[in-house]
Amino acid sequence: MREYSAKEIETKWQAHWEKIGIHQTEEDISKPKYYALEQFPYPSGEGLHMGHMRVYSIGDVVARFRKMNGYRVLHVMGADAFGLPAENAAIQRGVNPREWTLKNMERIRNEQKLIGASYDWDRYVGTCMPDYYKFNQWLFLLLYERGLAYRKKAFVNWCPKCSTVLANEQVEDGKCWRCDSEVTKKELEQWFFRITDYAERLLTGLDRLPKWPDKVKAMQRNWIGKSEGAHVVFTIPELNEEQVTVFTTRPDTLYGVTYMVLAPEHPLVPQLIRGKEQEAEILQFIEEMKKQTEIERTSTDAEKVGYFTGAYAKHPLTGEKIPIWVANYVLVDYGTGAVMGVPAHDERDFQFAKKYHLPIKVVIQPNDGTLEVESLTEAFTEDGVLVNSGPFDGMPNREALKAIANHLAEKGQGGPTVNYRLRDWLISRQRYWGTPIPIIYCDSCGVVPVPKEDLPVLLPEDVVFDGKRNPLTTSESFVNTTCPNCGKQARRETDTMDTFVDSSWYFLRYTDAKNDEQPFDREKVDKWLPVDEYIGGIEHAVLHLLYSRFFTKVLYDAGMISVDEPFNSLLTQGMVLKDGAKMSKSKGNVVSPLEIIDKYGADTARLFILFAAPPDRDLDWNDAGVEGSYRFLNRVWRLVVQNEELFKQDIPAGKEDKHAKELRRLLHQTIKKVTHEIGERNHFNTAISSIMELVNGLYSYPAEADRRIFKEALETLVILLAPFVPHITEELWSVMGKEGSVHLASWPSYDPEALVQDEVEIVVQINGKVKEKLVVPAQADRIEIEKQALSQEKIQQLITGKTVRKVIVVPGRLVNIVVS
RNA sequence: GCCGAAGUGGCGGAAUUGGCAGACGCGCACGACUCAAAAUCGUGUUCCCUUGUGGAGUGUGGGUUCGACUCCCACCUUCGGCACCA
Repeated sequence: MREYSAKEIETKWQAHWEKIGIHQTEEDISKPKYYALEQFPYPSGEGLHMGHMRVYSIGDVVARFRKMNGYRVLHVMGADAFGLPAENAAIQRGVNPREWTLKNMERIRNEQKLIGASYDWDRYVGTCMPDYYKFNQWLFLLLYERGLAYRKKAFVNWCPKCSTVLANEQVEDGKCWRCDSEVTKKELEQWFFRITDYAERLLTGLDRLPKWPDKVKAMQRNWIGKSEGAHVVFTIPELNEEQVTVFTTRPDTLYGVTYMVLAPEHPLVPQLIRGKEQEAEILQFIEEMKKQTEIERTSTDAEKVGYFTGAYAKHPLTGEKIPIWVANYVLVDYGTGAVMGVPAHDERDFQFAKKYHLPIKVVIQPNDGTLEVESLTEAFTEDGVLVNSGPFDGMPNREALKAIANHLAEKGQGGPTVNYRLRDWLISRQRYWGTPIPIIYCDSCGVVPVPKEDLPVLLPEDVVFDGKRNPLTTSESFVNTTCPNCGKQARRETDTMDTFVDSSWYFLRYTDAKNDEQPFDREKVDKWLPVDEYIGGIEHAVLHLLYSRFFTKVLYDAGMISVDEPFNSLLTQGMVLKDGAKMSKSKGNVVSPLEIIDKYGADTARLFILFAAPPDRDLDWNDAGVEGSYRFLNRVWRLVVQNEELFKQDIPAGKEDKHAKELRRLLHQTIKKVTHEIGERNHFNTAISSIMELVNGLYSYPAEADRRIFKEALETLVILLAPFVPHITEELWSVMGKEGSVHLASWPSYDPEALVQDEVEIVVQINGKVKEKLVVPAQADRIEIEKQALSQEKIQQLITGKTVRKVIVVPGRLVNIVVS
């Protein structure tokens, strides 16, 4: 008998599939569409790792399953090819970033092919290619035209190690997301995308995504950070009635304000302290604050430090003199960078007021008691009724929230407002290996966008990588240009775009990957969007997934696409662990997919990964488990090969005996289960386990029983397994003498009739404990079942001398006899 | 502190609508085959005990119900995210 030789089979079929173009995208629009997408990889120098193997295995099952179910499927791959490592390799080893990247792309593509996934490689997209980044620039200009790309001077996150700025989303815990260095603040003039314009839509859009994990939606909601409240305008008499606006979520406590605090970076601070005795002290404090890292500055247990500026504001409603302070706990980039201090009703303000002996004024009384300022040990932040609040006295505070905000609006002193934590997306990067921002600076005309017909602005080759400056600034041929407006000498913008721009629309490009005129054709993109299943890591919950949603909404507004949410369903796959820890070089617990493929074949690797855990859970790599998967495939192999003779003949319909009937039932049960688990639940592990049960059933099927159903079951088995293990099933398909590819076979449907049983086992419980089992005809009614259950000898013994209070009968399942 | 997810055998995990807890796989034990081993095939495998018509059991404690891994209340633990956010 022929042995199962994974390597031989896999090589053979991969070559064959490529030759016949089996994975080319089907454009037949009479079929329903299905867009299965896995996050494309960054082509690092490391090649493929187990995490990649896992996403691609999942995505391939989804794509193949849909194709066999009659969908036209878009399943594609690309490379997220711009990024820092290429440039660092240039600095450290003097290699050309483009060549380095292209080599890695080639390598990872070859490794991806070994997995046997059904990608249409004709639509491959590499973001570092001019024909792709040209449209990054095109889209930048689109955003610019729409007022969504702008330049401003701001305190931005600076990573000293990467020597570039970072977006807020790319700072995790005060550290650079890529290199873990502590991020500092720098005041620079940079390009931003106005994602805050879309804050509300990005938030409400989440409600229309029922097939996204709650976790991811919660993280995005959290990040957007909507909070409803009011602006309150205070005036400063000594500064010629200059206004300071504060943001508060508690306008109901406005009468309890006893001081005001500005962030150290607040633009009014220098004017407020000018000439005051504390000026020098406060200036020094501000300098200290600027030097602090994000972590030091924002950690919860940092001591609250503040200074009185010597200046006063005027309360908008009472006209009281409110002392103005400067303190570290107020952040310049949240709200208005200024807060009102209500120590009686805010925990932070309370602590600050205690420390600096500021007055405390109670303006809300609890419904069930009275607060005395003298005995207050903490702020009262619950609901209650207003006191000491002029015309609002006696009003429940919930009502007062609105009433006072509206009152402010009427007086022109502020009013209701909504604040978001989300900041605009800083996209400038002071690095070479990215998309050049298509902007020219002209002394006469100012900021001039590069005309679309002049795109792409190509990355120059004559640059110096010394790790000291942005390499683009060293290219004379790049920097020096002429103004598209007036033709005079001008300079190019030397910053490149954040690589997250590249990945914010690549899924649209796949639908029309070779379009030279525009990013994509509307008709083509509408044929495929939205992505039906998007599979990737949770690490992009806020970054890539938020940016992509933003881009999609902008393009929708621009009339370029018909959907405003890109990903209908999101599957976040868990990590691949080894011995309970993330695989890493430093821990020495890395298992390479290539080693496993080499030893057992891609089919075994895929099967193990899909079987060991549901896709959204972490997966602990287990060598013995891999052996088990390999063993299973061998079992399947032998089952078919040993019965090869069956397929060389027509088997006459025999009489269907008990075994045959049982096998038919098992087969159809398996079809039903596998179809449901893949199609409705993405639970590949349970789909596989039910296929294993079918195989066990086939092994115990008696040799003398009906061969016809046995043969049918073998054929169906191979089809059911095809999405998981494409190579071995294709080989077995040909062993069975089938024409064409198993991957073009139709997915089987189950016959409900076959599932019907003549007899069913019923559990008999007494007070909920199983005491006996009995077999009854499937169509037996309640009365019949109850009668039978009660007549069982064992049951009779157990209920003798007791009172039967009640008998519950669930046909097809159980009888519960309640006795006392 | 706020938000989210998860706690089930020695291990990975299953139980779709409230109805036999532990499917399937790993590991382990025993048996068959073999001179022997590997491979393969078969049997068993939640725990406890006084070993049987026995008891307990899905993080803990309560509750609803004839019946709870599943629903409700209160907690504990672990993981993830956010956090001096006004």
